[in-house]
Amino acid sequence: MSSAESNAPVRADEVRYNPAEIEPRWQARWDADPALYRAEPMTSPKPKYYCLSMLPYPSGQLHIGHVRNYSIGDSLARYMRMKGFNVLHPMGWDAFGLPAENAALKNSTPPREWTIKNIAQMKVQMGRLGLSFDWADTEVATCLPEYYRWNQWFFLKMYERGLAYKKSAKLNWCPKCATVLANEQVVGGCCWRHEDTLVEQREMQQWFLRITAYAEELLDGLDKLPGWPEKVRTMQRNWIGRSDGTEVVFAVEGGASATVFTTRVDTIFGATSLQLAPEHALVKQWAETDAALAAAVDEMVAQQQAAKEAGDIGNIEKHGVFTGKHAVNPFTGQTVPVWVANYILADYGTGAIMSVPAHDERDFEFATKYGLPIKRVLAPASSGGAQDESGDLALPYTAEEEAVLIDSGDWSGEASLEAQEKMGKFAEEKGFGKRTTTFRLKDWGVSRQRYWGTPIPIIYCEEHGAVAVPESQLPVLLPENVQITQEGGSPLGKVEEFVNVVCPTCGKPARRETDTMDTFVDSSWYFYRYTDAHNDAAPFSSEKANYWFPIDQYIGGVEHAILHLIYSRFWTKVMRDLGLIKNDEPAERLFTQGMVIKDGAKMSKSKGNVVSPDDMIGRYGADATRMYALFAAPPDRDLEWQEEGVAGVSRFLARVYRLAVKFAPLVKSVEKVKGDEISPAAFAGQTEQGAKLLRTLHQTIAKITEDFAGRWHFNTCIAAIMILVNEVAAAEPAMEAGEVAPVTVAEIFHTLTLLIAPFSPFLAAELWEMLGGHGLILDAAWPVANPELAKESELEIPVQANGKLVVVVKVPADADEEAIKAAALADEKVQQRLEGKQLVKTLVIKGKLVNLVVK
RNA sequence: GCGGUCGUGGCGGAAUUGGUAGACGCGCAGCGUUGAGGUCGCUGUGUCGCAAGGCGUGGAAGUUCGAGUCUUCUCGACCGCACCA
Repeated sequence: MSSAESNAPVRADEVRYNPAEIEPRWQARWDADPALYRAEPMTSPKPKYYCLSMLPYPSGQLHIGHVRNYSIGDSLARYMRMKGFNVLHPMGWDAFGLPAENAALKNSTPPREWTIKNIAQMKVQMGRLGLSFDWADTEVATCLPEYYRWNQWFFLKMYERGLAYKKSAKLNWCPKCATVLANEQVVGGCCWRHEDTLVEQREMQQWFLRITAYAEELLDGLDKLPGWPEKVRTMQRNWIGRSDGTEVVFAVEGGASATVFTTRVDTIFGATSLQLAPEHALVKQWAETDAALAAAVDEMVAQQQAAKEAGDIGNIEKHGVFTGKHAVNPFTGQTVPVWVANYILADYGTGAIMSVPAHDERDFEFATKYGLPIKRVLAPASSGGAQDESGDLALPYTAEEEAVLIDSGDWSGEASLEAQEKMGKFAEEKGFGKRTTTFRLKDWGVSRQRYWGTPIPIIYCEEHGAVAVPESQLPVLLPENVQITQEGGSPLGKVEEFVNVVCPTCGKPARRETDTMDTFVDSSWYFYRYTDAHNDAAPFSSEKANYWFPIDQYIGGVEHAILHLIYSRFWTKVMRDLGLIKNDEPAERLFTQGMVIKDGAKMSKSKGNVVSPDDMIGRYGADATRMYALFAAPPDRDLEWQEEGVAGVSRFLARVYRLAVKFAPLVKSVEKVKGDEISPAAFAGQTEQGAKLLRTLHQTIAKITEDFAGRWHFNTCIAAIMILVNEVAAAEPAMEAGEVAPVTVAEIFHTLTLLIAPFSPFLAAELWEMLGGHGLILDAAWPVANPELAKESELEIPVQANGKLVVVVKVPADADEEAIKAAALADEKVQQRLEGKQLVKTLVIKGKLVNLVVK
């Protein structure tokens, strides 16, 4: 096919679209210019646009989900650039993490070497896809000291401010990872990386980041993110799990007290017992001298554990045991028994509740099982709050909006919601309680007992305890040549020269922290580093970050809705409070693309339904692969990968190529065009065919431009381009015969090339040059739809009878209602339909349709 | 259980505000081109029917001149959360 480039006359039927020849040729030209995709400096008069796709883990192989993600992002970046924006389109590598260690175990390659090699491979794949990333200025690999030293720096800043702290806690432990997991990394009781591996609980000393300090702001901020999918916002809301209620202190016999948390303090007169979590401090204390209680408690802890591991804690059979103790309800002065129950969670609220069987489902179930009294203290407002309500009201009665207190002393007759407020205040005044807010969100445990991560910059001194590594000593370098094992305990602990240091405070021998940071630390702020990736004096320049932030569009998988996206928001708020940035939120708009599935299932090696991007590119080219990824479904939905579909897109591109080759000489002969705007006057006096082509062309421009503005239904954009090309192909004989003005032919091919440029950059570049376009198509201006040229001269008006279609009539575009009505009634079929019937009403929707109401 | 998303041809999917349901592509069928092949071209393709004409957006009802679209109920699929007090 290389002879197609020669000067010999080319017979149209000999020209073949050959992406295997076109794409590498253009890639080589693009690779030769590292500044090609560089953003302009902050002084640029253009408005900025930060287009960000989530960075991949360098597994060594791009998968088809990446192709989809980056096809969306790259099309957007190219489009925005053509629209005249100063576009930042960076890429990097989330390069720390366990797979590198596993690979090291398997084929004794050091994690660093393995990772660097994978990065190189994936970069080649991205290059083949023609992705317009600004590698030279932005590329970040989180496993390099130039990056992770700033993780350490941030950690120290947080430590200074009390946002990083160490405590002993029960933590999620994945036996396969041989490390601790954050709550966010436990999925259905299993490890997020090992879906079949149950997470165990271990008591350990761990570093935590105080994300709960921002719980309220993280929650409230969600309302200010209209550009984020509702689904993600809902998931985050649930995850943060705010719950407003009241803490009430019950005095317990023996001089102790137990604080309960309740959202329904209005039902406190119905509390017939106190229920403590098995791990509650009081229970532990009592168990020391009560062997029977201790045994019962141990059993309950085991049950909770087992249920949690089975991912079935919601359905655990409720068990409890009476402690023999009693407590005093401060509202009633009455004494209630104190129980321990396995359905009370130690780590939520205060680990203690008041049990109100009449108005809580769980309490009801429990009280019924153990024969505890059930006392009603609420009635539906409709019953007037009568004290002697007939009693046939089904219990538990949990409504609060319609409910009125009964049998509740001075509070009887109050509406539930008001009572909650007033009783909370009352408790506060009397000093036995207060209104509080509880969050489900827990602090973020960031210690990992792994090698391939950021060393935590802390030194333990016998005299001074945990001492921060001085900033001047950063980075704490991750040592090379470390023996990786899958046994428990940090691999770094075995590296003497790493562990043994001197205390920065007193200079005496001390030990380094041997845990590394969760890799989600790396990805919590990487997009800031992109703006100033080579800065060795600071994580980034505030000036640059403030220019580029917030991210205008963030694109990635919905699987990060909780983990990465909540940590990133947290990190942004911390950085703002450190004075580094001004924005409160990292990204203005978030787009979560759907999964790519094959044969109805998620791709996985075990199912053998994995599609290889290299294979697709090799067979159909990068343009066809990318375009198919956008064409097969709207980007937010799951996409079923069908190879025949890629072939279809490839056929389409081949048709475009063949037509362009054929008409290139004609297009080039039109001196005026070459990417300049042509005045609409130049198109006056068209043949009907020419006018029709121009009309479709400008309708297509309008459609795609509109879609890029927010709807993002690229599947219909590409469909629209196909319609246009089908029409051009149908007009081929007419164009050959000179029945379409050359200026129109030129306009069509130039514009068509611009329209496909965001989606299939290789072919667009090839055609742009072939057609004599000025400069790089990358920098060409996006076409502007001309409404005059897009306007239909004739409208097709459906005529309905009682809402059912009878016929479609053609009317001039400017026909008024009367004219449309007349045309409809004049139609033969309509007349037939009306025969013998009475026309009750005629509805004419201008430019849309006619509906005849007939009896 | 709670929250969310979604049910349209043989398949992926169109129909943005209620206004011609099935665009575009795949697949399939027929014809053509080619020495042959198909990542080629053309034509057809919701369904019943020879046709005229019916019927059709998971199901039922409602609002409306008109409903895939709005409302209520219901069935199903997928995703997230789940003794959260």
